[in-house]
Amino acid sequence: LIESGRALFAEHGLRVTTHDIAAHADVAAGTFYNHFKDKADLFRVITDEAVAELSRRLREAGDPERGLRANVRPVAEALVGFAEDHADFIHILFSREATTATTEAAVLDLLAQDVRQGRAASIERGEMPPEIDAMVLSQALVGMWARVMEWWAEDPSRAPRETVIETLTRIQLGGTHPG
Amino acid sequence: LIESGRALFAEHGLRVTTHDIAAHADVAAGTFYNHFKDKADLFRVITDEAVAELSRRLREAGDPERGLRANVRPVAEALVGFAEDHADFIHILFSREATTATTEAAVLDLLAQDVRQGRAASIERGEMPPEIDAMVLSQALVGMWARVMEWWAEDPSRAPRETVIETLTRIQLGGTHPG
Amino acid sequence: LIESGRALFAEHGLRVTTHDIAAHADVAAGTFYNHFKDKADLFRVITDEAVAELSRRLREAGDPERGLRANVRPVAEALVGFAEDHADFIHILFSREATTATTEAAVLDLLAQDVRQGRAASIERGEMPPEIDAMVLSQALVGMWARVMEWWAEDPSRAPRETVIETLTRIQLGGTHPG
Amino acid sequence: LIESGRALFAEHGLRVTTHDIAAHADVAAGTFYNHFKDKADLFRVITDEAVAELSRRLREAGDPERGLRANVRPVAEALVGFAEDHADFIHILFSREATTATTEAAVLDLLAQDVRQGRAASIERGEMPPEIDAMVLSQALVGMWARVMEWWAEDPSRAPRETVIETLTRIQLGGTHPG
DNA sequence: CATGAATGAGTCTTCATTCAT
DNA sequence: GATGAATGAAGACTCATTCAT
Repeated sequence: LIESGRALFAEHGLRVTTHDIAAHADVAAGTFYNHFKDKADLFRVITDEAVAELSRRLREAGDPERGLRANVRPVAEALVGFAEDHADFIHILFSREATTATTEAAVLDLLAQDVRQGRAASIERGEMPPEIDAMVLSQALVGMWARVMEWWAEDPSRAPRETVIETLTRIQLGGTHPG
Repeated sequence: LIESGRALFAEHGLRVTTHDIAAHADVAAGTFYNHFKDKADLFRVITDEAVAELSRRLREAGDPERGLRANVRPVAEALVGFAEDHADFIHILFSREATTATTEAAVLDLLAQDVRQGRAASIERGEMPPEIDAMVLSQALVGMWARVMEWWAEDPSRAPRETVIETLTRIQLGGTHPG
Repeated sequence: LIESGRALFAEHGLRVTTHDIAAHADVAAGTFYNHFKDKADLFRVITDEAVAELSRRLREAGDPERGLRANVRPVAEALVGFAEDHADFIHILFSREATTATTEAAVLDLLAQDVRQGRAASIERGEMPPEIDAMVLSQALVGMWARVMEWWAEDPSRAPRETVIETLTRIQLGGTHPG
Repeated sequence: LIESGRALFAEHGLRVTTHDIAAHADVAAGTFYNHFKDKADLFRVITDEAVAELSRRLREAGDPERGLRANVRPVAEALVGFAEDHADFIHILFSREATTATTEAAVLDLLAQDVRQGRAASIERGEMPPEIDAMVLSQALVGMWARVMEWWAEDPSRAPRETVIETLTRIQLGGTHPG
């Protein structure tokens, strides 16, 4: 129930007061602390849930059997699907609040796993030029995904679902300035 | 002088107290309000300065005469240079504090201008496939740039300067999963 | 059962929470109030028990038939024995928590009864000089006893049992600075 | 000014609210924290002051040149004088609040210094029988003094000044049950 | 009788902002 | 302009107590 106060975190970040969350859930201020040790505690619970859900979707989307490039579109579709179903989570996951250090790392690792895993194979097959650094690449990918998802989740009427997927896919396969 | 309290915003975001800023600048707490209406006021001043500086560098880096693709590397170099010289600014510009709405838009517009301007020409010349949406593209670009710059500015020893530039360039020209 | 939460009062005074006491007794928080009206109520119950026990021991130790001086050592022995068997009580009885006003008086009366009772006889027999005020004397005695007992009960290895008794006895019979 | 909120500590111990102290001193709640880091901070300041003052008086009262017994009455007079002038301090010094551990030790050491110092000489001269343990003795003395002072400071009309001094002196020189 | 979630008043502490000097 | 003490509205968290089950 109180977890529905996730809406508040999504909108205002960690700045929401415990009183507001409690009020929003129609319980007294003290009740909050019967369920969560801390404001940070609730935040962590919500965050963990979000990470788990996103993780699940990504796992389902990627198929190691397929080549790296073949996975690009399914992953993009998974991300857009996630943004559609859990707009709240998007804001929470990619916000940069003080305590998120751990989460941030978790999310990044999650998103970048596909990249890192694929890299070994790619280098072997000479698919990925060594000039592309794995660390920089994963930062770039996560930044790209996070921003687009946030932007789109904020107001999905900004672009058709398909356009977002298509653009993300093409960027990854051919670059932002394809030649 | 007080603006040197920019260091504090960079490190702690809007959470720094006016007292801390004043102390850091070796003036009394009240003096702050002789120069700035608000804490937000100072933040805006600093932010505007950062936007202006970044804007200047990007303008110098991009040459409309050259083709779009030819501008990719110079722009990447400009960004990395900016991150080198103004690590403070990076954190301030791309943090997502409540009041930054306006700034955020400004920064995005700034970074995306190159994309948008080029798009007209590109379409004309058939360089950019219409499946790539301009709005999604600019969000993706900004997200990518912002995250990589933040990540690198935090600790430049994470990757050699050249590697960052090279990777950013290649991603834009050929994608993250080049075929 | 819950009264075993006496250990908590002994260690932390009235600051222990009703929840802690209930938890320590392996019952639910609400159960506390099925047995006691108040936190103060439980405290009073425990306190009364302690007073009764101390009272019993002192009554057994003192023998009106003997002279006042002859009772000094038995009383000291009784006190030390009490401290040995009920270290918990010592802290509770002589702590100065807000609500203890009543208890405090009871304890003092208890300890001082021997003094007061004896005084009549003493004056008659000219044993006690009138310059020694009965009220001041009983305060002094209780203060002395209470502190020594608390100090010793906290860690009985601080001095051998016999030494405590002997010193207390000698002080009462001959003063702290005997001539 | 706020230190006049010493009266509150004396009456209610550490349980007084910072708001109450501030209100009592006719300042706003926040002002408290411009002068003291903590509630504990103020308590410590007051406590240190009290210890220093008591220490000063005891030093002036005792004269090492005189014999131990000759110092008993002057010390008693000093204590009573202190209780007269600083009734507030008495309650604070001898209360057993959680944080007072350090103070408690300081006070005890202070009061017991006379005992300990004298003991060496006494044993040498065979004045004090070895059956009287120095540790137990100092606890007893401090307990006696503290309680009598507290009791009398609470309401000095309970006994004439002279009676308190006389009784304390006689107890120390000849015991509570003189023979 | 037991339970334990809910309550909400109360407490400490912080901090943006003001203003008399 | 500079100062820095004062302000007081919040906010996080605690805990004695109640009450429906």
